[in-house]
Amino acid sequence: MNVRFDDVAPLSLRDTLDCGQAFRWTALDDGSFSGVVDGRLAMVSYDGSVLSIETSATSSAGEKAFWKNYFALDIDYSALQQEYSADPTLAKCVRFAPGIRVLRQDFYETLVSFIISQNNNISRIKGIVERLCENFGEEVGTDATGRLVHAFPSPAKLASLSLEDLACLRAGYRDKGILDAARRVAEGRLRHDDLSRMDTPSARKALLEVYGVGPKVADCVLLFGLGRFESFPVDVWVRRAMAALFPNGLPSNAVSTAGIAQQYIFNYARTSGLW
DNA sequence: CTCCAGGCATATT
DNA sequence: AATATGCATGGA
Repeated sequence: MNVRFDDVAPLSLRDTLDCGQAFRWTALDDGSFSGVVDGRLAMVSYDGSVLSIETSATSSAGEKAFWKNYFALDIDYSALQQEYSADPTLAKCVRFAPGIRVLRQDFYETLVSFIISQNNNISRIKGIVERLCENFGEEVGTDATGRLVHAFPSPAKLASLSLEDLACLRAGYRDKGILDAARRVAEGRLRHDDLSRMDTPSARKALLEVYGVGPKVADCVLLFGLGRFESFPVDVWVRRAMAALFPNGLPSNAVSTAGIAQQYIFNYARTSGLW
């Protein structure tokens, strides 16, 4: 079925889907993106105003609500950008990636993906995640190029595997973390519902118990997988960007209270050669 | 060849 | 509490 949102702005699919917050989207030649989200195969295109999503989901009213939530279309990014632009450096960040948005992604997929991201680069992270899905995820259909596509494997499936089973991922030492995260989720020892009810420091503490999850990964999961925009702590990569961007310290108005500002800062810093 | 990638666990001080 | 080191893999 097709889901359509009118008058969506600002938005850049490339900055949003290919900036390192999600790892299952691939750009097509015409600027649209093909990806798998929560067991759906999706093709997304955007013409500067209309956001159109062709999804393999077999209809239902919930589908539109799902994508509205995924792209955080309830958040007024235009207003956020105005707010951030009051600070001259953040204004540069906004200008650098004016169409970036923070996606609301599945908690468990985000957790496993960012465990894989440890001391790793985006292209290889994508490769490992792809092999993870190909080998252990359910088939969800064929994409635009006719390739068979798989969903992200369930916690139960991954929890049933051994480290030897994961060797095909070529994930290196991150395999132990993948298994620990899957087992905790599968056994109900790490539940999205529980984390949602906790305040951010408590949720963060719970995430840090997972093997392979440190401050950086925990913060990424809080932001991308648990929607903790508000009291999101300044994490490792932002501190690094900060040192370059804000030698005299953090401007008081934005970053400590909004994850999106961190995305702006990161993308600005990453691609402008500041660090 | 070396260096490093959106770090973390562990050992050492 | 703070700092140092090894780590799997692959691209630059």
